Amino acid sequence: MSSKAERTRTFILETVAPIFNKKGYVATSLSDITEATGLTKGAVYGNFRNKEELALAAFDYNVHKLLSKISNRLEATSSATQQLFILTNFYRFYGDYTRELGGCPLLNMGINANMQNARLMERVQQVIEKLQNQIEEVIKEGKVKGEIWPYIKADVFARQIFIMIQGAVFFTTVTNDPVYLKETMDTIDKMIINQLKT
Amino acid sequence: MSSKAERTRTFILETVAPIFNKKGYVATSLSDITEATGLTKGAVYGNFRNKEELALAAFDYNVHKLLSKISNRLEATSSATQQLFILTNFYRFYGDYTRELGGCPLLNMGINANMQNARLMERVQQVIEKLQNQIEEVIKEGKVKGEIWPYIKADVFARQIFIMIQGAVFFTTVTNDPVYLKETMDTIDKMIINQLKT
DNA sequence: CCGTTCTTATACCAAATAGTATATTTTTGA
DNA sequence: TCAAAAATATACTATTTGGTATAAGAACGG
Repeated sequence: MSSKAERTRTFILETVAPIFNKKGYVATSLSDITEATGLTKGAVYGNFRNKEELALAAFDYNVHKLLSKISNRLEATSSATQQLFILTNFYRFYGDYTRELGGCPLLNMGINANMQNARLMERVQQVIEKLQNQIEEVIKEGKVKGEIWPYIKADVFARQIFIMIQGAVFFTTVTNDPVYLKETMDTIDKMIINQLKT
Repeated sequence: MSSKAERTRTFILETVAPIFNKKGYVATSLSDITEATGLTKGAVYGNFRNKEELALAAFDYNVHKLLSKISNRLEATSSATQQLFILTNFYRFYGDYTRELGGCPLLNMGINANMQNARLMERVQQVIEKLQNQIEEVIKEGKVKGEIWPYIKADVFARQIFIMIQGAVFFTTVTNDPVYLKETMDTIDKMIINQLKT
């Protein structure tokens, strides 16, 4: 069994991660944290060195939770185009997945941590690079398998997909209108069929 | 000549607008404001009721400054497709235009003000809707003029362009890599030529 | 079951927060 | 130029901030 500290640590993280994600690093106060958890500063600082470490761990927690959901699904197939369709289907219901996290961690922290916390920003950049590379790899493998046209520039196409996704996430978040995500995933699906597929 | 108060008011705005844009509403403190302007709280509160009014005015100031740059250029032509090219060309150098503003006001405030300040958020939504409608109107006029295929859905296409632009702005901002904006504007230009133009 | 160790609560700190009342300076129009 | 009006500075709230030292409490291994 996990120790008491481990359990409260994850309890704090899952409680606090959405708050940091919604309000950002600076705007989240320690009283926000103690109120939400029902714990005192003693408990919080017994498990995390300071606010920054807590924010970093909370971001990691959110990202891990989100990515585990998509990576599970991707393993269901080895077809490159099918994996891309799984990706777009995932984002069709992105609101449902990110609601408990307090929104898209990449989008929120990417903007909030900018000019606020360098370490947090570094983490965001790492995750972005990782995800982009994963999409790129899927396309490259598809080319090897003969599923995808060989003259397609994998890096350019991966960036384009990622840009459209995040743009749609932004507008759906800000306007509270799901049409952006829905339409964009339809468009990306069409791009996969018309431009990518052999 | 403008009164002293008017002059300091705009001086405060132009000094403070980039700070609010970069750090967000909550994270921008009054000492940030007094330090940057070299003025005291007395001067600030003599010209603005409170921090919220100042933040709202600062956002408006940034948006107005940015939009005036693009709207000037758009008036140079009455061709719909040319106006769309002017738009993409504008965003090719978006970094240069937004540097003095502290980044893209829509992107930054859209995320920062979310869950932080309802009035600020409302303003962001209004600007987004306005810009989107403007793009839509350009496409519709292009259809009337016979420049653009009549079966194109103006609202869908306008949203798609706007999504790609903001997605590219996001990634260029977060990664400090201009490739996203450059590539995306190239892609949009191709879309205009291949999908939109008669 | 009991003492040691680990975990959490309490009480405190100095600094910073937004905002205000009042004093002082500066503009402005006659 | 000079007095009324407007604008800015000063000094001060009360509250909140992140963080810490220490005391009280709970968990755990023997």
